[in-house]
Amino acid sequence: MVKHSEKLDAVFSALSDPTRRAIIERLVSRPATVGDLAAGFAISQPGISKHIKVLEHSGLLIRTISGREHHCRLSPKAMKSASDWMTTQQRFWNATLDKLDQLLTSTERKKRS
Amino acid sequence: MVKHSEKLDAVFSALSDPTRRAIIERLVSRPATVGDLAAGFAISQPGISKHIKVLEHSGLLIRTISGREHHCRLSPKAMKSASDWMTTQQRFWNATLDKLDQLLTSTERKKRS
DNA sequence: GCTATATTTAACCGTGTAGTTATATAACCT
DNA sequence: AGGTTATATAACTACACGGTTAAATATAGC
Repeated sequence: MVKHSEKLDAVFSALSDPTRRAIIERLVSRPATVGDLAAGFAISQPGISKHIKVLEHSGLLIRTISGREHHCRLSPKAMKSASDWMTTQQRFWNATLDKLDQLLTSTERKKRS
Repeated sequence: MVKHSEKLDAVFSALSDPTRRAIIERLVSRPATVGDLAAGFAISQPGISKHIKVLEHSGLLIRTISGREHHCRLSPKAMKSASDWMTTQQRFWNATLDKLDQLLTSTERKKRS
């Protein structure tokens, strides 16, 4: 069983490279083969191949092989797990901020009265 | 001027380590000093110090020095930039999914009729 | 000024990563 | 079978990372 935290490691780590984010941005509009993607970047084909493998391991990308072509498309689940973690943190963080804000506001009221 | 993409690199990269995510989760509820944080983890204090520096460089964490104590708290902006990028991708991605869904549904309708 | 405390910096180790070029594998076409 | 196309794998380099221990820096308190 793969732990949740390890999945998050892989997703955030995959997203930390600009080339991989660019690959995602390209795949968002339409699927593409490895070759299509390699043609769009200044990096060598084996380089792109490695990036795709990283994205695939993170769960962000799904590869479908038909003949000699490897078709790549995005998977929503992995991105959602990362985005959910962030949303949770932000929610708590905002709550803390709200409390701080209330504190400041009430202090301000006291000052004014 | 620091490019937007480089900031995203730093934020996602900072979030890709489980210890750093745990530090964030602790700071979400209340600020803490470097020592407070170090006491909560099995790694050495200099190790924590390095993690904090990474978080600070990413913009996720703000350090306030008073005397010999370094107080750490979270900053919302950096997290928001990363979360915004994800949301954008997900929105486009969902739009694509919807189109695909419509396509499948209409194909299904044709089949059934 | 001396000692204790909070934290950083330095030096090091092992491992991972992003890139390269060259080679291998597998599928398609004639 | 032979040649081309799509992709992966191997071997290598340079560098970054996460951890350690030891030493340096700076503040606090007697």
